[in-house]
Amino acid sequence: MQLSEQEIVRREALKELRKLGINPYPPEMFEVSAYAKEVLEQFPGDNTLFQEVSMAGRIMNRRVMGAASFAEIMDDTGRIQLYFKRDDICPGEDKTMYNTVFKRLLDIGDFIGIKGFAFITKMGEITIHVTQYKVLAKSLRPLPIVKEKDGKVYDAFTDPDQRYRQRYVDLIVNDHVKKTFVQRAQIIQSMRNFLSAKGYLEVETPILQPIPGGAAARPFITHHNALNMPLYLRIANELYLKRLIVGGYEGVFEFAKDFRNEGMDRFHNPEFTQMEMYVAYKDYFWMMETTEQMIEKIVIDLYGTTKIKVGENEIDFKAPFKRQTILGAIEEFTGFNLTHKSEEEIRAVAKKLNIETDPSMGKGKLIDEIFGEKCEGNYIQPTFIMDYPVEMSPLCKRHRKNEELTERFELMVNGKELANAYTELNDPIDQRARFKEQLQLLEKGDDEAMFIDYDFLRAIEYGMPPTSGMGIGIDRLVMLLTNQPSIQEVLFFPQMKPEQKAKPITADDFIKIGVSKIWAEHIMAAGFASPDSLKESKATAIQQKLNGYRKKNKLNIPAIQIDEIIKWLEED
RNA sequence: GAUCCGUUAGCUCAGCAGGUAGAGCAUCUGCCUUUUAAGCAGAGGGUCCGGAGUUCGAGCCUCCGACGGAUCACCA
Repeated sequence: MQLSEQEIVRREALKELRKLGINPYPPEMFEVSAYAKEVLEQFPGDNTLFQEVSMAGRIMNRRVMGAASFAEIMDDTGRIQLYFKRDDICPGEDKTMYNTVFKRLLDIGDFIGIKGFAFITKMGEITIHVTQYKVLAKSLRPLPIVKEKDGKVYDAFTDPDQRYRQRYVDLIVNDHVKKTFVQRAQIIQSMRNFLSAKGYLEVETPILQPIPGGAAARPFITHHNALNMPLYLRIANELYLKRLIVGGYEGVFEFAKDFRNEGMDRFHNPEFTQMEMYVAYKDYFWMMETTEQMIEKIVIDLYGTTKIKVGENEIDFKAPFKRQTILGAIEEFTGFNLTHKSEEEIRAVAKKLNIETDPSMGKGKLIDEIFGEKCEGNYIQPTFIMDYPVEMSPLCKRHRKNEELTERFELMVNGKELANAYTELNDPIDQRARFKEQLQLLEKGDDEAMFIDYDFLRAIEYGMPPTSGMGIGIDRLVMLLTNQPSIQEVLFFPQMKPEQKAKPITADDFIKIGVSKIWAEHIMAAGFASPDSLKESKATAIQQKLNGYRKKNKLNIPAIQIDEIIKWLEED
């Protein structure tokens, strides 16, 4: 392993600590009696507090001034300044613990435990005067040094790639990142409390599913060896939760990790979290009220107000939210009324609006496209869009007043879909027919259409009470409520391309696939950057390129024959 | 997948008509007992993303590739 100078210095310090009889990674626990935040909050009010404290944390800053030093340690609650004075740390003749260990062998990034008392410096900063300290863990890599003065941050650690790949470093040096994830936990906690208080049961359902149902999305597929069958990572848990409603629970919910094998961008990660809930004897009007109350409560729990700033916009989550039908929305923003229109008529409208269509799109998908293109972005304040066409909602009950529509709503906030809910379809005959329609879409080429889950049909044939269900994207909710521009900022470990050290490709790599030595030396210069790029080319094209290169550079080697190239391409 | 932009010291970044690399912080050495982006004096540290080409000479120009970002496309 290639070590930088600073890493070598730290490893040397580690050895020296051991030589001095100090274990840089001691096994025993270190008793902590106070945290940075408590001291900073309480000491100014009562100077008798914290006169014998024991604290632990990571050294984040050091200012050595000869026989005295200031340092900052960071614990889970924040940072606090420490004051080290040589003759207090080392009352006797032996000054090693200060001169050698503290000043030379400890570094920014190391964990220490300290004992001491709180006081306030001449500069007015609350500080712990250290009387004893102990090395708890030595750090072997230098941290990025982020400094701050008057609210201005210097040398901030901001490169997204590094931050996501090494989130631990991001969390160490970027306080606001740590805070975002605390808020994420608070949001989930608040939601859980809301649902539990209503008496609904928090449940867990399979992530590995034989049939990936409950949503329209491409699944990840895997294989179970013992059963010798494919299994899918769930794209939704809806069909399982409804089985539980059939089973007799009145209300169930699950914070579920779902997996969708689709594109990645700042709104999509292959795995993401949704909360889905189902409650018996309710309809989607009730669910709208419940949803707006739940979100209003979460926002108040988090901020103490319903109004928050998201990007440029101020959003008010005060219930009730506005309501609008999807066809009404389309009419409002495009002027076209699609009520009772046929697939062909809608396709024609889409064309007029310059929306790309393809033959695999059914009526529902077309309407969805038009809405997504022309309307969705306009809904900044929380708005329920309701009454979707039946074709795009195969699990949703038909509208009580219009057979072509369903009792469905989506909640739009800040121009994005946040939640999705139905009066659930509990008519088993209709459900079977709707699955069949999906099958036809599948055959038409829509690779997101749903599979038929016969066991689910069997379940609701036993009878499912009228039920309303709702799913809400937790990651998107957290993005919204913490004002983060990308999903990667609210996931600790967003999916990334594997980190690979770009191993330089050399002539040897070509020799390995059978290229003769004389040609291996020239093949990269001739335009083939890697064995892979060679293998993707046609033998004749390779021959032309190589011989062209030979001629141009007047190489004193025989012209390459096509047979030899064919042999390279066959090698594995 | 497309287009544009980027990749230089541990971190943040500079660099020029193409002439063998700089700053601040961090690190190391010395000084300094209440400092705070501590200070002062000195030192070390780089396959300038990889490869090829043009050139007497490339961090800089050209081509190929890797990785990343932004925008768009795809996407409940």
